[in-house]
Amino acid sequence: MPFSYEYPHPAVTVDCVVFGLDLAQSELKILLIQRGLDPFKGRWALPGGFVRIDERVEEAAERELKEETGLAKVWLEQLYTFGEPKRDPRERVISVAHFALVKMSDHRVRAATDASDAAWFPVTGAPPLAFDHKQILAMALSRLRGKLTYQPVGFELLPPKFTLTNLQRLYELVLGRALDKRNFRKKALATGLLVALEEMEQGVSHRAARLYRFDEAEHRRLSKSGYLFEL
Amino acid sequence: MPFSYEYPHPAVTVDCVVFGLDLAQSELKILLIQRGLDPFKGRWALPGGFVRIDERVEEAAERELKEETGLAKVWLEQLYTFGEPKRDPRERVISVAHFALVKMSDHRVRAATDASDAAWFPVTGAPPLAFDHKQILAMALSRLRGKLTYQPVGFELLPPKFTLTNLQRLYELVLGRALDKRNFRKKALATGLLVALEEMEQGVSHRAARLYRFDEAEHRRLSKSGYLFEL
DNA sequence: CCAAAAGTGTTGGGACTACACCCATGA
DNA sequence: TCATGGGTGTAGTCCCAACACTTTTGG
Repeated sequence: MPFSYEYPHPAVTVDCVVFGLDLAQSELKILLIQRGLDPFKGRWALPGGFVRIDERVEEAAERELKEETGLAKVWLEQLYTFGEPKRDPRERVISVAHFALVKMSDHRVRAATDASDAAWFPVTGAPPLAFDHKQILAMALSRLRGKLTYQPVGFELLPPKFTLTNLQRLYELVLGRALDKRNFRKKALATGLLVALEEMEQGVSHRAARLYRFDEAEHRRLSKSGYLFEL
Repeated sequence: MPFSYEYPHPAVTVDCVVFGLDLAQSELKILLIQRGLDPFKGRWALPGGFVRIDERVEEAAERELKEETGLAKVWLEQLYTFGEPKRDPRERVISVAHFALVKMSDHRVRAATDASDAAWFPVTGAPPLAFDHKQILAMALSRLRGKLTYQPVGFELLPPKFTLTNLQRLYELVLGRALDKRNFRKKALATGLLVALEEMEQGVSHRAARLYRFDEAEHRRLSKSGYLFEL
């Protein structure tokens, strides 16, 4: 392995596919920002930017998310690294894509008020994207689908208190097919990761549903003793 | 997103975790190279090197594998990107790790004769590794484990013609536990991806086993109509 | 009392696990 | 003839899918 100063270095960026769940509209959404500069000026794109020279990659993703969308402390994971030589017309840019899951209930105000250059779009029905971001989105979506069934990540998208129907709707939206209500409830409760609260859903014009929360502590406990989540 | 020339760029490398199956010794192995230069001179490390400025990342991985170990046309997939700021003492280096599966039967000579600076080691019982390669290896192994059961990648490690016992041994080695012979055979044959050959195993001092091959074409056909492999 | 969603059990079939003996071959 | 691994079937259990009606609430 030769010493590297001999070679020109590519730029390294991070991009984030940020998923949010809109229960009111029964839609899975992604957060996009509108580019103010060329290339692709005016186009919508995934939030992201350059990795600083002394910054961890994950850190860069978190920082860019904060700077461009106001989001902080969201669930974030590395997705894949995209490095086609011509993906950015300016210079060689290698981008480490991440995907993030946010509770839209917590962050609704931010993204809605600052709508001039950051906005939520339905996953199906997003505008044309800059660079190879369409491809990145596609991979993020397929990863989310895969992940949902064998890891309890869906809760990152739900509000802290949710109904079983909310949970089911989430799974249906992401997986893209209808699920049987009774079977779904049985399986969900059988995970032992849901805690029934005293509280009931408010302000609906029909029978109110029980609220549940995700049992974070129990999940950590079970993870250590190597069990398998599945839904 | 500011224009990038403002910022210093990190170096970008690829590293490859190359797995091989040694049926003779019933061991899963990885291919390591011995470093000729500092840092970590004399230490064993994953094959890898710098991504050239106009080269695709996958290409770089393939090229380095070829240059350092003589391997070509192996199954290769991106694993994860490692970018801790201090992982290389010289400068900031971000490494896109890959993992590769090779049929040791095809490549046995290469790695064995050129043993001065490339050699196979048992996965458990490898020497201390340079950089953060231990961590990369750990992730590759866990990915391989996960992948094996729901994608037919194991065949990339087996010779073109293999016995069911070979296949079972592979699964046992990777998963780290014994499997029931009758159940394993039933499931393996039920996938419909194995073709029984006329040929029998040769040169064993007991009843000769039937040889099978993996049905590549059938697998492609089934993949398109969205089925799920599982073993 | 009507509309809307919440909530709840059973049954049949398919898949998985556990398990032990005979067979073919070469030395 | 012996040692070594190859090869085979069944029974019990568990899990999953399919399926429809009653309850609660607000309007």
